[in-house]
Amino acid sequence: MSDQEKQTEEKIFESATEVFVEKGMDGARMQDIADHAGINKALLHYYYRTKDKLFDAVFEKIAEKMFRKFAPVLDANYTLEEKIRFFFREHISFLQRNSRLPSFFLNEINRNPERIRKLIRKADIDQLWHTLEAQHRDEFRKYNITPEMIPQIMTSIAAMSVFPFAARGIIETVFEKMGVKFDDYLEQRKEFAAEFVIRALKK
Amino acid sequence: MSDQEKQTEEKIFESATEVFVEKGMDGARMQDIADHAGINKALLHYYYRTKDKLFDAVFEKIAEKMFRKFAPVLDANYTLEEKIRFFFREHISFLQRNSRLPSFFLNEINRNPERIRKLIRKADIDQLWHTLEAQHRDEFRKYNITPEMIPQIMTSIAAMSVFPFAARGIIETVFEKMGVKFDDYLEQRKEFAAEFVIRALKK
DNA sequence: AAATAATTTAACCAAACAGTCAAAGATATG
DNA sequence: CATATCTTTGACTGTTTGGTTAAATTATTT
Repeated sequence: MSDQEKQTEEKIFESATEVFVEKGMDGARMQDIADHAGINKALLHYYYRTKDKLFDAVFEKIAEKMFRKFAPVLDANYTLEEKIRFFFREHISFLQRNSRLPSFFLNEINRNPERIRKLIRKADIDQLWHTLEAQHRDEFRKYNITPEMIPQIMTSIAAMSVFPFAARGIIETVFEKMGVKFDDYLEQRKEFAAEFVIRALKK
Repeated sequence: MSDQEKQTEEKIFESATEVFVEKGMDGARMQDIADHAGINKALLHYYYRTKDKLFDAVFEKIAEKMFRKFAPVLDANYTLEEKIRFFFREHISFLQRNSRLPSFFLNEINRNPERIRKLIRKADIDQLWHTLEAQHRDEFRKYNITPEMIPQIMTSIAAMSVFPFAARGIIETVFEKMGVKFDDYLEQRKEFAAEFVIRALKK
């Protein structure tokens, strides 16, 4: 693959990512992506034969990037509380830099659930879970965390981090009326979310 | 307005709601809505001149329905803890019956933030907030809740309730692999979320 | 430098789309 | 029952869309 080709392909991929994330699969236009990349539509179809294939490539890359942020949580050298603090700090920081991703991602998955099946099969999510459980068995007992509570806790942690971005449109507008700056709120949230969850877990 | 006309208009409105919520503004087709209502496209345009006008009508109605669920929280006869329990029980129950609403709603707002501005102006959200603060001033002091924490707490409560629905596609798929039933999880969540938040608020 | 292969383009196509229109059917009004 | 008004339809239009094609340009190989 020549440098020129790689450059063009990369330019296309970046442009496609931008347009898809902003407009969604249905709202995105191939012409828009081509314009954005400074090429014409035929060349776009030359590199990625169809809109679907291009979208799939973009979507998979984004998913991979998002899930990668979860990996360090599996490091056995941290306590549960340290992991929670680490997760919120890192995950919210990542989303600050990619603030439209959650809304885009969640929506496209709900619109076509088949998409996530492939990704989850590849990421071995349940495996990941068993690792975590083994690492913190003692702590779970200390906190009185039973297996039935796991799904509740997992989704609560994800919710605390992702929701402000998924609902950014509403939240930002309400904050405006209350005189609160969304950016300040996010900075504050890294710590707040962690302590909130840790307190909730304690008896 | 004759009965026949009302019936047709209602049928159109219901069909439009279904199709818009399922496919989103961009993904929805006027032909689809017409088919769904058992009429032809010309009649659809006779009642609602454009797709945009039809969408606006549907969207406003949905928003009104969602925000109405927050109203009982303003009843002064409940303590803060009672309100939290009440909110999760009622709000999650509502979303169980309208499980696609959050994803649709959040996405369309992020896609076009101007939409929410109108609604929030009408709903007087900040007013609503001051009422709440006045009702629970003593309890806030007891919990050591400072004004800066309010936005964090508000969004956390919303997140706990709305996120499982907004991220339903992923959550349900992960649960499948873990052998957890989403419906059971939701039933459990009404109580879990309330106690989780209440514990988190306590020092 | 000639031949071959890869890249890029302008012009084009068929399908899908939101929206229109004239006229037919139904319903109410005098 | 005749006239006016409201409702519904089938057929149509102009535009936008994803995708194609054949030919031109550029890069690579021999």
